[in-house]
Amino acid sequence: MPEVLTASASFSPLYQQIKALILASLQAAEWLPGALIPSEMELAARFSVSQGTVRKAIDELAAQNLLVRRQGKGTFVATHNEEDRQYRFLHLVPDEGQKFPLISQFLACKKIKANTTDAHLLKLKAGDALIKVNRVQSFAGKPIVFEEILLPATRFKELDLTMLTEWSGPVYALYETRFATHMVRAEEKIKATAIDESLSTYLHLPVGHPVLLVERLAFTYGNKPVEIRRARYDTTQQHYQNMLN
Amino acid sequence: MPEVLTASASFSPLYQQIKALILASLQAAEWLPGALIPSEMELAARFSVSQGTVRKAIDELAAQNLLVRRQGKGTFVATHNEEDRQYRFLHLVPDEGQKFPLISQFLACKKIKANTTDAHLLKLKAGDALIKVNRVQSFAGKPIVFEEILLPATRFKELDLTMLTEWSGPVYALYETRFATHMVRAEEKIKATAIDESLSTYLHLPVGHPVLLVERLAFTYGNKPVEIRRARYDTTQQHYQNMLN
DNA sequence: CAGTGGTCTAGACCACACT
DNA sequence: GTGTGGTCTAGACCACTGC
Repeated sequence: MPEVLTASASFSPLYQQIKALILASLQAAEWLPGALIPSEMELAARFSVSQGTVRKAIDELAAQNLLVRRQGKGTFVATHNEEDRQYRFLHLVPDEGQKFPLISQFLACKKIKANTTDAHLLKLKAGDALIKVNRVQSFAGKPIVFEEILLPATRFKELDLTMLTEWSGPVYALYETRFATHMVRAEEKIKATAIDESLSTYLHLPVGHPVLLVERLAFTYGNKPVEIRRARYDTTQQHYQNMLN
Repeated sequence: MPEVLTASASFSPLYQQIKALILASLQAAEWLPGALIPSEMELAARFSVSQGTVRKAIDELAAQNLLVRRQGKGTFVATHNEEDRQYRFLHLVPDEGQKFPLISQFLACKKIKANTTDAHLLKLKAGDALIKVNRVQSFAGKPIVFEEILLPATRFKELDLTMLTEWSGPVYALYETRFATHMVRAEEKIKATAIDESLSTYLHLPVGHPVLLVERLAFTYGNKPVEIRRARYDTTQQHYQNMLN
């Protein structure tokens, strides 16, 4: 019987408690994204449970994409700094042909004050400082996506246009390496809207043309919301893809 | 060592083989949707493996929503004939307030011939007979969704407007009870489009108004595509919701 | 080779549902 | 109480990785 645990915890399966402990270590940045965590045997010893119990805890964390298991190597903290994980949150695919890489162009990065809606989404107070980033993503010269990104200024203080421009790779990888913030999950709300005048210029589409409005709220560890992203997708030759299970 | 299995199967983990066997029983309709399957102990005996191995197989099938475990009761075949599973594939939610029930009105149900696109999606030949169903779904008198549903006529032969009208409940539940066809998963492609004249009447929106076009391809057991659904969602006061993990 | 995760087993006990 | 799935353990062996 593992004393350390039974002492403090109210009843729940042992592996759930282990899961919570590992989660706490992730949240406390004890192991950074991409890093190797201790082996199942070591964790079992540390928590005074059997390997099978640790295994079940890790299984669930791996199923939630928080950990990645690699046979023969070990278990690693999930990261957005890897090939296969790059487009985990981007569901836009071309109607015909392969999934292509989009070229990013950052347009602006300013400090603004949060309105009530955005403050509420990010669990801040209205008027709190935010950083607003605008970018366009294109393929073969044709702009496809226009995005507005909103971030709490406290966490992303040093972010500026230079840093964004010099970064090659996904924005979520930048958040990880420069702001110790790993995105765990996101919620998206999708609508069809008509494009307005200012967006018309960016996306090279006539005013009133239908575009997909994708509002995303992204969360780090502990269900903490840290990014709002409002994007317009030109779905003339591509579409938003979703798998239902 | 389980002889029955090692004899025929090429190498793969035992629990994967068990999984395949259970899947085969599902596909062969040995156990119908909603039915209780044999207990883990019985299956373990039947396949000459340990309970733990059957358990792991069932775990994965439950994770894919093919089976449902109920502690103290047993394991059941997943079905669309149940409260919590009703809206498994409908991601439309109101911007404000609770998820509300939509009222279905079926407009038509005719036999047509498949064009090349639809034939290809359903893995049929161009010209093969399809059944085309049209319906509108409304809330508080306001039409929200217009759908066109395409089904292979062979599998859904007896389907007609009367059957649809008299059925209360999800269409996928009708497929199960009347056509022994359980929908396992689906793929959706989403675009923003302008509404045309005919749809304008159904959705009570001006011509050219942006709507969400949702094209769904739904599959039964064995990855067999059996339904195409092309829907238009009025996203003025509701949105398509998606969770990214 | 040693160390990692992956599979499989057997047995004990717990939590829950029905009767 | 009996039977179901759910948890936990301990130990054996396999498959993969890298030294």
